[in-house]
Amino acid sequence: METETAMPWLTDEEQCAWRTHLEVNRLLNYQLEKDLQPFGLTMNDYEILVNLSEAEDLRMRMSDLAAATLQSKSRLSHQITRMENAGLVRRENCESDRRGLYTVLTDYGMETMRKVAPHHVASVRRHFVDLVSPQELGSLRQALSPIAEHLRSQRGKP
Amino acid sequence: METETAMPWLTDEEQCAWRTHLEVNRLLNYQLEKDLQPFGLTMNDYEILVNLSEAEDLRMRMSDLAAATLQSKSRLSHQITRMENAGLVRRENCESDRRGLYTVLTDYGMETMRKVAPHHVASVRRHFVDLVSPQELGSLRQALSPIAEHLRSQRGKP
DNA sequence: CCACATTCGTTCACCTTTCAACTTCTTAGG
DNA sequence: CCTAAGAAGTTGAAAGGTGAACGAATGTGG
Repeated sequence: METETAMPWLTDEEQCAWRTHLEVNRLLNYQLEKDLQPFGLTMNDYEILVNLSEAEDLRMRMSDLAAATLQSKSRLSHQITRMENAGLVRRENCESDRRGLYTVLTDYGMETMRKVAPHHVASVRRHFVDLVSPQELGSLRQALSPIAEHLRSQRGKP
Repeated sequence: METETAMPWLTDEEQCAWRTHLEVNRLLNYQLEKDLQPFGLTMNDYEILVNLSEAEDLRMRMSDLAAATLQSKSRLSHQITRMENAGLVRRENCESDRRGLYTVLTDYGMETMRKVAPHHVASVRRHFVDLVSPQELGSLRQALSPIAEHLRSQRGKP
């Protein structure tokens, strides 16, 4: 059925790599999400907690957080509202720019983070990191890095 | 801030590989989705078209399609309704099992597929395949395969 | 200074996904 | 047979995501 007419098509090798990549992504998201569920968090929640916990003063501007987590401002706004209702974060006004807001990690958010992180990391190990050798993990990173870089530079173009 | 207490944590190498993987996924989905947009298709649409176009008689049972695309039956049902309204597929009764339905690729769906596929493939090349050497692509597949296998086997457990 | 464009974050309307309930049909056990 | 268990798909309500429009604040060039 497949013909080797020209550039546009993928070789079997390429197609296999590509489909595997797609599949791993989807299944991995599914699994990590599931492992986080008992703690009442989504990956999205978790990622925001990570970002805040690593940020200076445990706070970040909305825009920066949106950029860091690659979401639209709108989506982040909803997300933060939910997390605020859950008590994980709180909004705080920014004095230097009165349009701006900080999202601040609450004590409860921090505590949650500390409690959940080990489980999440274990999950990442179980379903990803520990399934490949350190060399393979190195190759993986090496292969993906230029792609990441390319995609970052593509962000928000035509 | 990081301490090297025990197993649970990730080394810098591991963390870097992991975060890169996450980032590539997200940006790649974003980019491919965007490249498909001018044709009025989502990745989800496209994947269903691919599955159907590769299937015997250009048709698949709902359940099989749901399994193949890793979505819930409910989600697929809504999805197919939308695609049916767009004229890309049609539902057809299954004679051997009167509970069952086939999703069938329409002529218009096939035509759309033929028109769009080259662009999508080009997009995959531009943002993924062509950014790494064949060797690296090989390593990538090799690293991801065991993970895919593991995740497949984990599907729908506790 | 003062318009004007821009940035920040929210909101609204609309679309997609999820989850549980439900109908219909099939299959297996007694 | 007949009933109970289960599978195939759909449905509807609630939750989550998207994109455009908006108000408020800031920055900028004349």
